[in-house]
Amino acid sequence: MIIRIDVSGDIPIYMQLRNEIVKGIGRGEFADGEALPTVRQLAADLGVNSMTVSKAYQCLRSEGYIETDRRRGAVVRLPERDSACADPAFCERLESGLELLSAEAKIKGFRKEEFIRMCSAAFEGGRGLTADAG
Amino acid sequence: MIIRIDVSGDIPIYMQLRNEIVKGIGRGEFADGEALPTVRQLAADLGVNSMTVSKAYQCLRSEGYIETDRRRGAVVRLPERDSACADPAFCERLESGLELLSAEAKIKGFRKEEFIRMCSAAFEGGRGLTADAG
Amino acid sequence: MIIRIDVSGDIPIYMQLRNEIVKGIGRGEFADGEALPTVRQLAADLGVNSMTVSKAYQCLRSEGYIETDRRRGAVVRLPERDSACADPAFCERLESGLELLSAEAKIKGFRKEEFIRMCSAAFEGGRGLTADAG
Amino acid sequence: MIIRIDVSGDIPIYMQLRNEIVKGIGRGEFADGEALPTVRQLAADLGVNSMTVSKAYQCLRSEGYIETDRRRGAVVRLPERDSACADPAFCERLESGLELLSAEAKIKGFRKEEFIRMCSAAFEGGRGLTADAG
DNA sequence: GTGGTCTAGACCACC
DNA sequence: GTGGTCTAGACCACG
Repeated sequence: MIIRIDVSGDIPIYMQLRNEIVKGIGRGEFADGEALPTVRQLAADLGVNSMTVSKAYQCLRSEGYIETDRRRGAVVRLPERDSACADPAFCERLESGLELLSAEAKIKGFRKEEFIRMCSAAFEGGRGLTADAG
Repeated sequence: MIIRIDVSGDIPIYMQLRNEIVKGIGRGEFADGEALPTVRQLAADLGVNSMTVSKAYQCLRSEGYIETDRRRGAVVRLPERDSACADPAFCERLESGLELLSAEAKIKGFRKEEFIRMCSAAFEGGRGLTADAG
Repeated sequence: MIIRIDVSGDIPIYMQLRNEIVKGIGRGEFADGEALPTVRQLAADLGVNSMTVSKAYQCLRSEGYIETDRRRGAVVRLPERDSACADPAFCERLESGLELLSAEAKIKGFRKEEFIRMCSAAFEGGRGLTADAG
Repeated sequence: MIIRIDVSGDIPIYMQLRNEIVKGIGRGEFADGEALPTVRQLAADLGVNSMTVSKAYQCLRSEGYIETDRRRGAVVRLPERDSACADPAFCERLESGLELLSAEAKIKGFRKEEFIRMCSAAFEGGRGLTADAG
């Protein structure tokens, strides 16, 4: 998985990292139980401080995307995939995010079909979630 | 238009304000040329510092959502609605945003139809963009 | 509120800090909405790095004990006090903690009355939770 | 005795092990003088490194919960059960632990009776300490 | 080897 | 003024 970071942007590096890893998981590039690069490794690869990577991992852990197995480092942990809106807080966040993006798109001149096509493409990107690497 | 601000929370107040106004425009609550509340009016209503509101307006202006009319203050300025991806930088940002949201949704267990339904609902919210009130 | 830190102990400083503040809230030394000392202030008082204090505050925030109002810094935020075991994860943690402490006490020779007296004293310490300082 | 270990999570494995064994002793599942499983036996059962189990046993020994019998390995050694607060360091630790748990419970909305009921249940768990199996 | 903690000091965004 | 971010580098506990 290739991660590109924009050091000069306004989004904190650790958050960009968190976002990219979430996208990677969503794209199916990590199976359930698969290990992420070590903190030091990733920090060296990206040329950032290891505390920055560590913070991204802690963030992912607190959100339930990964666990840090004391033996193996950070591993992806996909939740049980039950009904969609089990987490109302997430649903609200999702709705709000989609409303903002769609408003911007609408104002820029997007038609509904174009917007939905992009949504569809985003959701279908990657090879789907894969289970069982643990 | 009612705006709710969360003073705790990660998103800066001025950005929340900017976001809510963009959503409002997207929902069609402002016609092209319609005036926004004055900075100090809005600041008083929300109980925030007027510099914060000012910054939000500055941000909207630099993004082309509003213009500053000497007499009437800040007015909404909808762009000509040309082809969708005229602005490649915006397209990239939109794609990235959708990819992140869809990844989170996928991991949470959303199926494609559910996600697309939410996208569709978000886009259709409000009464559509209205032109020419100036 | 006086906080004493054991720099040489095995509990991380930020966690000791978090614990002491939770105890302080439990003792009723902070009303709902009351501001905590600033990060820098507390760091200076305790002679520790401000990132350490910051980490303690972030921990408290992620657990819902405080919020960080962008204007006023960190403020105590007491949750609605509804039914006791609303949070099953917490209940489990509490049970486990009590089982461990009671086992140690039993082995040390405590009788039930002695143990319960200490539990009672611990719960009643301070002047109770106080609301409304917002 | 069944021991469950959480390899992710903040508490080191050897400490979880130590805690579970202390709980087991408190519940009366080990008579005075009864032998614990061998280090490598327990390590194999739990799927952890035997050094980890060894460290847990070392910890228990230094705290006086077990002794190392040359023939039989680690055996439980209950102290004479004298007056409660013979060990002031332990009393302080116990008080501090109870204060923390009770503060968390109070903030979560527990009433005193509920909390005391849980304390009582924790203390009474198991079949009491049994002496003299050695 | 791993992640976690801590420091000292810097810079920045926000309000 | 506030908290948040980041760095470089150190040390430690865990397994």
